[in-house]
Amino acid sequence: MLIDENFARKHLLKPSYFPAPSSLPSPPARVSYLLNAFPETIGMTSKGTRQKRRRLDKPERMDIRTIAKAANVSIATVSRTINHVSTVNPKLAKRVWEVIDELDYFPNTQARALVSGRSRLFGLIVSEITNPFFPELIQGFEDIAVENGYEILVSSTNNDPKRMTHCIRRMIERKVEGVAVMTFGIEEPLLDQLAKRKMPLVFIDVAPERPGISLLKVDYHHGIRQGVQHLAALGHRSIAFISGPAKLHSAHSRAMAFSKSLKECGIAPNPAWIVEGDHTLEGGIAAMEQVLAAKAMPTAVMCSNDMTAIGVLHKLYRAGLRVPDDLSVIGFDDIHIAEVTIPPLTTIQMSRYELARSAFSALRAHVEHSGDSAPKREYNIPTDLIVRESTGFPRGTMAHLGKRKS
Amino acid sequence: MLIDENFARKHLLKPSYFPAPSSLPSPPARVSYLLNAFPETIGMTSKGTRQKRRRLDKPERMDIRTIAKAANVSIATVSRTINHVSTVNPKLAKRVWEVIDELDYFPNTQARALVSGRSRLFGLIVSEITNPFFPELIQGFEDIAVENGYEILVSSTNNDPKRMTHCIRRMIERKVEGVAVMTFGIEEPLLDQLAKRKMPLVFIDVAPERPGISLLKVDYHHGIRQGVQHLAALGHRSIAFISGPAKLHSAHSRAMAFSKSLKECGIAPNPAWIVEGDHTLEGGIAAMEQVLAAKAMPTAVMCSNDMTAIGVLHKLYRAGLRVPDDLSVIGFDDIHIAEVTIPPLTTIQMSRYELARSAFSALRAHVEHSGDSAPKREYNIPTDLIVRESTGFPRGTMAHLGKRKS
DNA sequence: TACCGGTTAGAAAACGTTACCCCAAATGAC
DNA sequence: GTCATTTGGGGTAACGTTTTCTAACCGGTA
Repeated sequence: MLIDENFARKHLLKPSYFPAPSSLPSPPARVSYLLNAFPETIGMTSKGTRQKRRRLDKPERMDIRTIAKAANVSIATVSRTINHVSTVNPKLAKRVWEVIDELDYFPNTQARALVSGRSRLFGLIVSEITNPFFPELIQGFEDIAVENGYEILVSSTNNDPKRMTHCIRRMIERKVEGVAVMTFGIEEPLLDQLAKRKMPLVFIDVAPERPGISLLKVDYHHGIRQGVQHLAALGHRSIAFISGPAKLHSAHSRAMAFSKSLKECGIAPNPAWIVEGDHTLEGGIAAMEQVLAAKAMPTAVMCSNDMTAIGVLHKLYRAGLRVPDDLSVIGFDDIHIAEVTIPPLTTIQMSRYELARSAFSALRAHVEHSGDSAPKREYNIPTDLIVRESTGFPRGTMAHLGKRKS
Repeated sequence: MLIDENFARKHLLKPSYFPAPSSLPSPPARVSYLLNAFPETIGMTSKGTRQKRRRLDKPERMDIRTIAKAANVSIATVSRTINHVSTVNPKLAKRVWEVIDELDYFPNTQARALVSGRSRLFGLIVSEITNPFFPELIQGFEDIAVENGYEILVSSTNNDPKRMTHCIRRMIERKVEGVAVMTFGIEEPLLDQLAKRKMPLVFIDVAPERPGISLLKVDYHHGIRQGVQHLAALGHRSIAFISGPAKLHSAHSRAMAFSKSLKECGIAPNPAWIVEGDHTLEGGIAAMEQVLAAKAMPTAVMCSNDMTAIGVLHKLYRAGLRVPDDLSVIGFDDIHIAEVTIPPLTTIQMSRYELARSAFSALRAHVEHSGDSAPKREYNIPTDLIVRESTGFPRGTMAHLGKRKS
């Protein structure tokens, strides 16, 4: 005879909630009263005697239990097989794998992560996914992650604080093990949410000095100095700079590196030639308009990124000016498309691959290495000038005339 | 005297699981023997008598229980509050929310998904993330998803079957509720994995006719005909076409639409002017080289996508030919950067927004509407010609001369 | 034969939620 | 005042895994 479920619950289960002495099967009403009287004892409950709620067996259920049954082993063995634990008998393992392949079983990542506490997931936050620089970075990061058994979760902020909040929330909710923040600028308060949870983090350019936080230090100065020297060598003395948005730290760094390099080459900066852009095509066009409106025209323009430079190229085309004959242009990033602009863009390369690799290494070091000596905090990212055809001798110089065929 | 928990479990709890009549407290060894002798009864085993493993209370644990304790309610109430179940007392809810904000609690998505069976996650598979068309699409899809309380998981295949396998696997493991396959071409066998699991799917251009599968039908013909008519109206009769990779269905559709439009305009196609590209910059350059090498030169080139067209523009620049004076060029997609190519690219627009919106609608309809009448299977995506400056009168025609200033 | 490690595999707790099943208190009807 | 009805909220099974604990088994030795 099966035990009546209600009966069991009332008479066997509930009493055990109790610190009371004997009388296991006390009457339900009484029990309830007492429970109310001592609500703080609720936590001491034992497993109930209630009949287990029946697993509803949809026919399409496809879990580790199905495999276990089919292979005639326990679920523990299946789990061990999947995770390549060495103690399982090769014969059994083979049988299990066969069943897995046969039934096209894929383990449920959520359950795995839940119990193991490891999501094997890294977050990647970028500013705008529509700037080609970032997809190239994402691709690199993902490739490396996948190679190493991790997955990535990408979010873009569009430099919008509200979206940033959403991104962070998403990362925490999905329990990523670390986040690479590639927005070229941090939002302190939001970052606190992550830091508070001791989440390993990687930043570019600037980061709070805290354990678990690494920094990718881009050597802007090296590449930008090369660029300025290249222009100076060609004879340019009037060089404009179109920066990124002022609030972005990396944009600031690039602008500083430019000023410093200018000084190193003994060129006096002209404030009218330092214009703020926003790292977009439109920003580049607008900024170039500003430069053209200035009293004196520069002979070369350096841009804080390639999208800006492409905007500049476009504006110059519209203005009927020729590159590099009338004006030289240098970009920054070396996105793929820079190779085929008209003319092909001289630019400063910052390796997406290096960036991705370093970011991943940093995160992994924090996650897997955490007991030992503190992992490396800083990674250096080099930059280098790539000379193409958007730079040339300035108009009207001897060199210029010497080069021109006509 | 407190009841010994173990005692209660052994003597009260265990028996009730057993259909066996008497002999409740049998010695463990004996039980094990029996289990081994009759492996098929394993499923019927009872709860263990073992002492509960103590929840290790790391100080930083931060779950629904912490909130419940702090707000002095049960975890059930916290859960209900978070999910905005209407039956919870507003006063309690307020208290709970305050605690949640206070402690910066974020629910664990994995646990939620595991128990509720709903991940609120849609997959998005694209071919190459480095083709600007796709980031724009991703952005649109993500925006719409987030607005509607979903998240997205993006994977790119690079048209590599191995990566495709990985993508599919990832989608299944992460338990997405539907997948938008925006690769412009499907890999039947892999798709089977998804279809077998009754996963809602959306494809572009072509899809198996099955319940749960929707189709985004792009009206290639409309836009491409506009393009051909535009060229024909300008006086072009020699029009080349650079297609995408032959194996891509969408590329084939575009090529077909081109041939058909040509015929409609009464223009005879020249096989030497139909060249296969691969939807990349490099492919565009190579294909244009082929066209230039042909005996007869066309006066216009139509491309299967904008990246190809940008490659063509570059090749023509290299060859010293001017656009549109020597040759007109038309692209397809209308990616953002097409506005600022030199010259700005005449192209055929296919709305990323429309694509993203339809894909999302389709998936959601399948997921949320599943009992009712079958959701819409097909969605139409319009295309439209955007005339910019890469098209003009063919060289040497009256019209051409009439237009030229010199 | 009995005892003792060393492997191997099974049983079940645990992960952090949701959803279901209850009970108790409040409410309404007579 | 009693009884039926509603309702808010507490307890806990279940989700699909991993991991720990324990027992069975197998040789080898005394």
